[in-house]
Amino acid sequence: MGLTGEVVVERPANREHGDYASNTAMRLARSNSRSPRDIAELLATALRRIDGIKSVEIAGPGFLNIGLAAAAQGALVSTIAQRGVAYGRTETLAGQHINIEYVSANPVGPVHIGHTRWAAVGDSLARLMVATGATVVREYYFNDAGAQIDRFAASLDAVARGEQIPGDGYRGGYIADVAAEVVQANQGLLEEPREKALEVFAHDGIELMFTAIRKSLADFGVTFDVYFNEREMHASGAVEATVRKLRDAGHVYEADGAVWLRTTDFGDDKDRVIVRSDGRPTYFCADLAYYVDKRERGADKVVILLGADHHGYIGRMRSLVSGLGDNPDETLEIIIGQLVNIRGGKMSKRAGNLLTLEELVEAIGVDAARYALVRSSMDSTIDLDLDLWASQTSDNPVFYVQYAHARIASLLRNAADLGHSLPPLAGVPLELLSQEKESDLLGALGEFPRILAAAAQFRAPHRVARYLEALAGTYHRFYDACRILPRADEEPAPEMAPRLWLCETTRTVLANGMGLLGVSAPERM
RNA sequence: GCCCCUGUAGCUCAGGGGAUAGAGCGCUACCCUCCGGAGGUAGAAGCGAAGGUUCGAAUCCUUCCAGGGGCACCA
Repeated sequence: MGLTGEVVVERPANREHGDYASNTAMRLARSNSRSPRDIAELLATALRRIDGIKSVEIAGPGFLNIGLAAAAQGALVSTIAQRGVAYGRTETLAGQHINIEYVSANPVGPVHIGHTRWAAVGDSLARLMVATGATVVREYYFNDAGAQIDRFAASLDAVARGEQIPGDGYRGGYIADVAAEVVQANQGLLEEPREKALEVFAHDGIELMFTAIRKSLADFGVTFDVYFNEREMHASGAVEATVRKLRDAGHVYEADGAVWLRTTDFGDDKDRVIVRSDGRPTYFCADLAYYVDKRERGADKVVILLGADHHGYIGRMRSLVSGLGDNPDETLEIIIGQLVNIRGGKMSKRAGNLLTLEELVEAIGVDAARYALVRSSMDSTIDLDLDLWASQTSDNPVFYVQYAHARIASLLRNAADLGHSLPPLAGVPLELLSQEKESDLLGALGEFPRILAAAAQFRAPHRVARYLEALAGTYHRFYDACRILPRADEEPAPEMAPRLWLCETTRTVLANGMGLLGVSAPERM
């Protein structure tokens, strides 16, 4: 037709606008300098010739409203049934090698609520990226040396000796537990010189802490492909090598005894120190080397999830990437997410009473915790109402979704008990799925692959949760309008088999979606 | 002072340029001949403010107001 431009087809909000609708004619009008109505006429004529399209109407300024034949709609059931757990997967991110880093809590304390959000979101995002065809490495970066660790060891040491914890130390309740365990495992430790004791506290304390962290995360359904230790990178000379590379590129200068990176050349608001005046590299310097390492390991996109309190990190990091000769728009993606509040109280790692991952799970369970943390846009601060998420009522969104799944599972069990197990799909008259609520449900199921693709592309796993809530609602409305199993003294209706299959495919989509969020899909509740 | 995020129904939040702005909870009135009522139907109720771009703006731009988070030779 001689037209160029992007084509967008979507489910219209209003059923009167057909099964699918497109604004293509309006989008194309400007670039092709023809009127929207003319283009719409051309497209409509072509579309009407396609098998399975029942009607094409032009509405308003140039919308195309497309109606599908019942058989074409029902065919979706076959598609979903055949693809099963793979339904929804696409290749939209195929070919991309993504390294995604999240949580990265140092082993000086338990995983707190802020980290927990990134555990839930990062894990779901990684699953989405895999489901859309990307090659993904999930990564956890940690440091077990340095000032933070010294304070940790000093805190353990002080508690073990019954002394007061230093002002800049850690004072959570776990400190006493860890200290006791270290002392238990090292008889006579407190009689050793303090230097020696601190070393043991640091080494053993970190090991205990990190084991506990990994267990908490694993119980939460979150594991990583790589646990990356910063210290090893210093030891291998990778940090020095990166400094040399930047120096050779002319981005480095010395002032006040320290080595500075001229990040202002790349838009940062001030230059940054990479080697302190005492000769020790800064954390930022290690981050440079770490980025290089990820790239050398094959990542063409380095994704990092961070809390809002780290947003100042973006400018620095982008400057660095530019200094190394990469284009940060292409290879670096720092996702900043907002923080989590529990009933108004805010979390601080140094403060004694913080809510940990384990405490959260204990209060509301893994499913509710993961769902609650992944259901909101990362740009939104979450105010977590523990009472709501602990409740077993439909106030609780995760229950609403899980209930729909359990209800279907129950229905299919009942059907089997009545001798109506799912029949082979080949002989099922799927074209009978032509009622409004059936059509609505089919339309919703058909959207799933697009939802996943968009959620992965926009790094927005919450879209999956919102979709599942909408799908659960659509199913309940179908269920309310369409009787499936025969009543006591009735024969099965011809619609029974296709409806059973419609239920089964809905169950599949709900389960696939919940799987991407790390939430269980219960057979009964 | 500068930077980032947010402001949508009474509450918690969706809505990444399209048609009459949605969901859950809460409220009001219904559906118990209903396979899981942990469900469904109907109703009241909303884009912080002002400009601008566009055929079309909750969405993009500017300013202002309000809330949150940052601005280290800490991590």
